[in-house]
Amino acid sequence: MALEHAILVSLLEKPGSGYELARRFERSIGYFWTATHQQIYRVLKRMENDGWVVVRDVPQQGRPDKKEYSVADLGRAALSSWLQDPIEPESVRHDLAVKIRGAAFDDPAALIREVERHRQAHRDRLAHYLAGEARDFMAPGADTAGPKTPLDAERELQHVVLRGGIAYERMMIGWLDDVLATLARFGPGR
Amino acid sequence: MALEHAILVSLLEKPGSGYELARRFERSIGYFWTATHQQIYRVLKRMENDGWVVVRDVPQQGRPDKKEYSVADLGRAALSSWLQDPIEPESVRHDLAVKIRGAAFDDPAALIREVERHRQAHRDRLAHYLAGEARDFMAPGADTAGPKTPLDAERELQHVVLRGGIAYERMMIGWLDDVLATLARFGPGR
DNA sequence: TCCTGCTATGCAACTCGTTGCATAGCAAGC
DNA sequence: GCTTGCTATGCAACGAGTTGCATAGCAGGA
Repeated sequence: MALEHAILVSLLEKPGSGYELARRFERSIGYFWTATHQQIYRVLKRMENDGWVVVRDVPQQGRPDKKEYSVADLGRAALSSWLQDPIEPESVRHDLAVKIRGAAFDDPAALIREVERHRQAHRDRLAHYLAGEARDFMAPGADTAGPKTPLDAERELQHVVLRGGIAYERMMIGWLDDVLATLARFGPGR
Repeated sequence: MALEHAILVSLLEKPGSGYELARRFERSIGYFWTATHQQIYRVLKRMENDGWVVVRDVPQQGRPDKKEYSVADLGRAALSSWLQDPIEPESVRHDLAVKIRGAAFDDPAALIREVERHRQAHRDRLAHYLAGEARDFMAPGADTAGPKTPLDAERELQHVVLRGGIAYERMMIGWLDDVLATLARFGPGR
């Protein structure tokens, strides 16, 4: 299980409330890890009980108060120990691949529409990633010269993870093109 | 949920027992969908109750008897209806990406070993996929001329899914090289 | 004979993740 | 004053997935 560790990383990058974490999981962190707010609240409570994080009540004006979480020493130690642990290369779950093989036993017309829809979704996500990259990592003069600081490391690591997302989307778009070409090849002949 | 649908597809391609399905989920189907034998047995039982599949007791010599499942009309209809339903593009879960961003707050040496281990695992899987492709889809004279049959469609769809796996592994290897280069760039300077 | 190992099926307990719902403060517009 | 919408937190129930364990037939080797 890594949700708690994803939360620790996110809180180390910047403390925040459960709500804010949920927003982050819709964007940057969510590019490679999803979680709903229910899950986050539940896990945060457990982490608080375990002493991994500490809470601070933050009154706000114009909106409801929030609880701001930050990482405690125990949490940092837990993250550190998890980082040492080897993990298994992820197991994949591709509904779409199941559908593609299933299309051999059904009318492929619906599948073609579905694949085109997915390709568009991946195009959109790619555009979104590229925009984020231009915004956050192509800033002028940022990483030119000077000594490397811990903040540089944080940025560089965030960037390489984003590049992974970009590579993934590009690969998917190419493959979905391949799928469509394959479907077109034998589709009309039936 | 798609496990039951993955099972339906697999049983349509070839009827088999729960045990055999579990083996298949370790190979071909398992390239894009994982399941343990517990899960498979449980779901098979439910599918039998729902009339999606039918069982046939098959006595065997030299080994325990087995129950061979095959798809019933209701199951085929259920699969067909699921194939019509649009699904959401998958949500990703990459432990490794969490670790990479977490490495900003810890010693990156362990991460480097981890990334190298994963790269090797992806290399192995790629070699395995390529061997499977050569064995199953590069057979001489198979797909040269003649009219397209439903069996051709089945094969072509299996092949395009495998090509997806190959593209995925190649992308991952390239990205992990990028990660290692990035770690090397700022790692020594600390 | 006993142990190991493979085929084959299954139960029970647990954790993880999703879905639906509920509450509440406050702002903006009709 | 009412509705809509965003921030913010949470409960309860369910379904999916994992882990540990148990059973049983049979083969082969020490």
